Amino acid sequence: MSYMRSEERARQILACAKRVFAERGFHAANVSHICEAAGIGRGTLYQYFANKQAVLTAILRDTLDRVKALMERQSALNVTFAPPEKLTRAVAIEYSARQLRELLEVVFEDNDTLRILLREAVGLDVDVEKILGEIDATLVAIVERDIIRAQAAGYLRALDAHAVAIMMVGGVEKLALAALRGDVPVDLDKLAREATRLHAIGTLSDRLKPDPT
Amino acid sequence: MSYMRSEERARQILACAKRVFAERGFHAANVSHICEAAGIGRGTLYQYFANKQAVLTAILRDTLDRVKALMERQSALNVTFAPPEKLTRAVAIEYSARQLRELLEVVFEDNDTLRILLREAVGLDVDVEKILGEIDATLVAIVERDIIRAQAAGYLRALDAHAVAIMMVGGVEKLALAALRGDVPVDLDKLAREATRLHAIGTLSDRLKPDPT
Amino acid sequence: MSYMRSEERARQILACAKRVFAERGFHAANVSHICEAAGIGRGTLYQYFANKQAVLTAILRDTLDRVKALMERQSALNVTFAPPEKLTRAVAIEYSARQLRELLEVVFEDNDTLRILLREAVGLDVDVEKILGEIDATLVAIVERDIIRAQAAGYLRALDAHAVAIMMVGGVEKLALAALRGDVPVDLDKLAREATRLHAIGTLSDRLKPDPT
Amino acid sequence: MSYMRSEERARQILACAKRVFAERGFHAANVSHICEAAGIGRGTLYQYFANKQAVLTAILRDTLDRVKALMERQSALNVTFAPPEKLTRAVAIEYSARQLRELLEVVFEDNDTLRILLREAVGLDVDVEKILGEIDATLVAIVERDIIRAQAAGYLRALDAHAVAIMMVGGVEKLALAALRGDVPVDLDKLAREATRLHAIGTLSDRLKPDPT
DNA sequence: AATGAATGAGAGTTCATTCAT
DNA sequence: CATGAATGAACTCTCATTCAT
Repeated sequence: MSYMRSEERARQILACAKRVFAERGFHAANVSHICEAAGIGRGTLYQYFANKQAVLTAILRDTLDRVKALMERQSALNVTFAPPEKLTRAVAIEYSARQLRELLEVVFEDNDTLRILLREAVGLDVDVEKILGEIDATLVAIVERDIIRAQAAGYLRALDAHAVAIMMVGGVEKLALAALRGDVPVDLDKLAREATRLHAIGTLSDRLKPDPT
Repeated sequence: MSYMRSEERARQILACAKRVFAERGFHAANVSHICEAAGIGRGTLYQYFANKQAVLTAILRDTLDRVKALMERQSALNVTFAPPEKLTRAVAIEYSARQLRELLEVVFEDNDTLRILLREAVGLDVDVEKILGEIDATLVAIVERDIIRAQAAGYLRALDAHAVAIMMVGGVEKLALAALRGDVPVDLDKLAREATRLHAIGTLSDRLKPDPT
Repeated sequence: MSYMRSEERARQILACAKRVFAERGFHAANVSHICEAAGIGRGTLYQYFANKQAVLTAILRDTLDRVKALMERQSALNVTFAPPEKLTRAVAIEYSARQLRELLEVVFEDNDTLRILLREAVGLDVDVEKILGEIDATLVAIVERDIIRAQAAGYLRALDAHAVAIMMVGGVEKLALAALRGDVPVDLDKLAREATRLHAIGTLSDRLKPDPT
Repeated sequence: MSYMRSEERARQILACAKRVFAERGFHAANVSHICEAAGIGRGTLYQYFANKQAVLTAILRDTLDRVKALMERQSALNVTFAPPEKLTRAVAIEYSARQLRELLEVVFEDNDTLRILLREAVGLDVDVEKILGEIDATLVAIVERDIIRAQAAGYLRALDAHAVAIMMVGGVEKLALAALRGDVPVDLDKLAREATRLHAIGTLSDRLKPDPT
C-alpha cells in the first residue's frame, strides 16, 4: 500500500488508464488491467471514479478542456491582417500550417490520446459520444472561425466555412489514423503542412483552361 | 419456423443484423436482438455464422466486395483525356464530383452501412479492424489512381497522391458523419460536390499576391 | 444438462430456493447455493427470475396467493348461525380452532415457509416488505371478518375487531416462532387450540368479584 | 476531530448507529452512514467496536440489560395480594395494563429500538439471533412469572402460563409493528390497555349458553 | 433445419476492514 | 486518538455459445 494525495492519485489512474485503453481498447480493457498498471487494488479505482466508463469520460473531458482552452486563448488574441495584395500564397500557407499544428498538438497530445479519440472511444455509449461530439464541434469551430476571419481579411474566397472546416478536420484526422496504423509515432508537423497545402490551393493544375467568367 | 434456402436465409440474417448493429452498436446489440429481428431462434444464427463477430465481418466483407468490384470496373474502363488547355475547371470539377458520387454510393449503400463503417465497427477486434483497413485502403487506392491518371493527363498539379487521397476520403467521411449526427439521411450528391470543389481549387483567394516563381 | 418444461423448472427452482433461504437466510444464501440445490447452472436461474430478490418475492407471492384464495373460498361460504343461547363455549371454541387451523395450514404450508415469512424475509427491501404486509393484511382481514360475523351472530362481545385480529395473528405467529426455535416441526393443531382458547375466554378466573354493572 | 472520553464516545456511536439501523436496516446501512451520523472517521468506529455487527449486538445488549434489570427489580418487589373475591375484573385489568406498560416502556424505549428489535435485527446472524432470543425469553419470563403469581393468588384460571405468555408478547409486538407501519409514533399506553383487556376476558359473549360443568 | 433451455466464464462493482499517516 | 486511503474477497448478473430435442 502506498498513500498518495487524492488529486495526484486520480491523475495517476487516468494516465495509466489512458495507456491501457489505447493499447487494448475500451471493452477489451478490464478494470483489473487498469489497476494493475496503476499498481493499486481494484477497489481503489472506485474511490476516484464512479465506474469504468467514468474513467474514459474523464480522459476525454481532459482533452475537451484543453481544446476549449485553446479556443479561448485564440479568441483573446488580437490579430492584424496585411492586405491580401501584400501576402503571397506561400506565406499564407505557412502561417496556416502553424495554426493547424498548434491545434493538433493540443488535441493529440500523444499517440494514446489520438488512438482513443479516433478509435477506442468511437461507437460506445451516448455519454461518451456526447463528449466526443463536443470535442469535434470545438475543433471545427476553431477552424471555422479561422476561415471566417481569413475570409473577412480577403485571404480566402467565398465558401461554406462550416463544411470546409469539417472536411479539413476529417482529412487531417484520417491522415493521423493512417499514420497510426503504420505504428510509427505521428509527425504532426508534416501532417499540418500537407493538409494545409492541399486545402489551400487545391489539386487542379494551372494549365487548365480558365473558366469563362 | 419457415424454411428458407440456405443462401437466402444467410442474407436475410445479415440484412437484419446490419439494421440492429447500426441502431444499437456492436456491443449493445445482443445476438437475441438480431435473431428477434430476423424472426429466427437464437440457435439458428449459429448454423449460418460461426459467432456474433462473424456476422459483423460478413457485413463488412460485403461492403469490401462492392468496393473492390467498383475498382475493377473502373480499371476495365478506358478513358481518353482531352488536353488540359481545352478543359475548364468547372467541367473538371463536375466530372470529378460524379466520380466521387459513384464511389460514395457504393460504400455508403445506405445510412446503416455508413454508420457501421464509421462508428459501430470502429475500435473492435483486430479482425474487424483488418477488414475496415482493407475497405479504407481500397477507397484510397481508387481515389489515388484517379489522381495519378489526372496528373498524367495534366489536369492536376504535382502533389503527394496518396496523402491527398487519404485526406479526401477522410474529409468526405467526416462530412458524412456530421450529417449522420444530424439524423437526416445523408445527401451523397451534395456531399460529393462540396468535397470535390474544396479539394479541387482550395480555399485561397485570387486576390493574394502571386508567388514569386 | 437436463431439459425441463419452463413452468416446471420455475417451480423446481422456487422449491429449492425456499429450502435454501429457510436454511441460510436471504443474505447468507448465494445464488450459487440455490442453483447447486436445484442442480442447474448459475445462469439458468436468471432465465426464470430477474434477480435474486425476485426469487424470494415469487415465493412470498405464492403464499399471498394461497391466503387470498382462502379468503375468497371462505367468502363464498354461506354459514348459518345458531342463536348464542344454544351454543356452549366449548363448541364455539372448537369451531374457532378449526377455522384457525385451516388458516395456519394455508400460510405455514411447511416449516420453511414459516421460517421465511417470520424471519428470513423480515427487514429486507421495501418490495419484500410490501408483499409481507399484504400477506399480513390478508391474514388479519380473514380473522377480522370472522370476528365481525361472530359478533353479529352474538357470539362475541363488543370489541375492536381489527386490533383483536392483529393480536391474535401476532400471538399465533409468536407461538409458531417459538416452536421453530426449538427445531421441532410445528404442531399446527395444538397451536390453533391453545391460541383460540386463550383469546376466547381470556385469562381471568371466575372467582374474581363480578364487575359492578 | 473532537476528543471525547472513551465511554462517552462509544455511547454516542451507539446512539447514532441505532438511528441509522432503524432508518435503513442493518444491511442497507453502511459503516460510512453510521460514521457520518456520528461525525467521526470510518476508522474510528473500529477503535470502539470490533466490527459492524458488534455495533448492532451492543445496541441489542443494551436492551437486554434493561429488560433483565426490570426483571430483577420486580423480583425484589414484594407484592401482597387481596383475595380474588375482593377484586373486580376492571381493577385487575387496570393493574395488569400498568404492569405491561412498564414492560413495554423498557423494551421499546423508543421507536428506533422497536423497529430494530422487531424488524431490522430479524433474520441476521446466529449471534444476533441469540441476543434477540434472550430478550424474548426474558420478556416472556417476566410475563410468565406475573401469570404464575396471579394464578397462585387465584386471579387467573388454570392455563399454560408459558404458552400464554408467548402469545401475549407476540400479540403486543404485532400490534406495535402494525402501528409502526402506519408511521405514527406508537402509543404504548393504549397498546397495553387493549392487549390486556383482550387477554384478560377473552372475546366470547356472556350470552353464550353456559358450559355444562 | 430449427429451436431455445442450459451454461459458466468473466465482467463490474460494493463495502467491511486494515493500517500508514 | 483519529483518520480516510487502500484493499480484495465476494457478490450479482450478462450473454455468447452449445446441444438435446
